[in-house]
Amino acid sequence: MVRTVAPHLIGRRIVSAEFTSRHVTPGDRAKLSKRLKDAVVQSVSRRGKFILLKLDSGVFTVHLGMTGKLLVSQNDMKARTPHTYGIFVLDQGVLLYDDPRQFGKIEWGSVRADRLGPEPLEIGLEEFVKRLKKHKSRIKPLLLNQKFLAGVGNIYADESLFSAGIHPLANASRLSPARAAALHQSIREVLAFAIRQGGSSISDYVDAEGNRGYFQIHHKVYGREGEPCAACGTPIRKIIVGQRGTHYCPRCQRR
DNA sequence: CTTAATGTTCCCCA
DNA sequence: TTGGGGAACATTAA
Repeated sequence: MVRTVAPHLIGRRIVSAEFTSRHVTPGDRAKLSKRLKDAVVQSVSRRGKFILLKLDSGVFTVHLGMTGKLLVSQNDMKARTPHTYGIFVLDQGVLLYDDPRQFGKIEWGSVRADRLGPEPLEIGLEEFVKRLKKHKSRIKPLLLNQKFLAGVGNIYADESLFSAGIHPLANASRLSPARAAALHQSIREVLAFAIRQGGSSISDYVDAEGNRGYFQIHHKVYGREGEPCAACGTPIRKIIVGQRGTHYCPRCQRR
């Protein structure tokens, strides 16, 4: 999302910004609009799942939640939907925030550093193993814990565990050095490949230009309950772990 | 009508 | 203090 939205925003001046959801923009929405008005976008970056938009006057963050989308459009109000809860009119074009479930957030200020763990594509093996040892929890919920690693979500946790051959209920602190190393590598590979594929468009995810991703075609376990495992043919199993759907191959990922 | 969905936070309990 | 379980948030699609 950052990669596709950035070129449309950098150097742009926000002519006006309007917000219409008390869930997406909690607090004083008029105040947020006022802060953004006339600001110039200097950079668009990412920390974990938070999108950071740096302005000449400060920074604000966007989290897409489950169904949030940032969409750029030339022809301003035409791209609006019943679930457009943020409209940024720019000196060139508009940026829309669309989010049916309204689980996303748009807030003034940066992300508190102590809320997020290391970036999964930056952390080294040693540090990764050290952090694994500190947690007694099961590996699947730990991967979703943003303080452990910032940015891994449900699809990528399941796909990484399959790739590493690790059962989702395995005890994080008791993974063998070889398994821990395999997981470290699998997370890197899965994320890097998924990014190259433009993400997973399961239902309606699209990037800022409206393009779908293609990683869902390559899902080995996520959303494939009952289908034969690509590696061994055993039907993929789905269980609930920490209230999240968890997909794995009972043969390739032994307990 | 019921269930589950790309996420996070909060509360209760052990 | 940590971790598990559950609920909540709001909407849509199967």
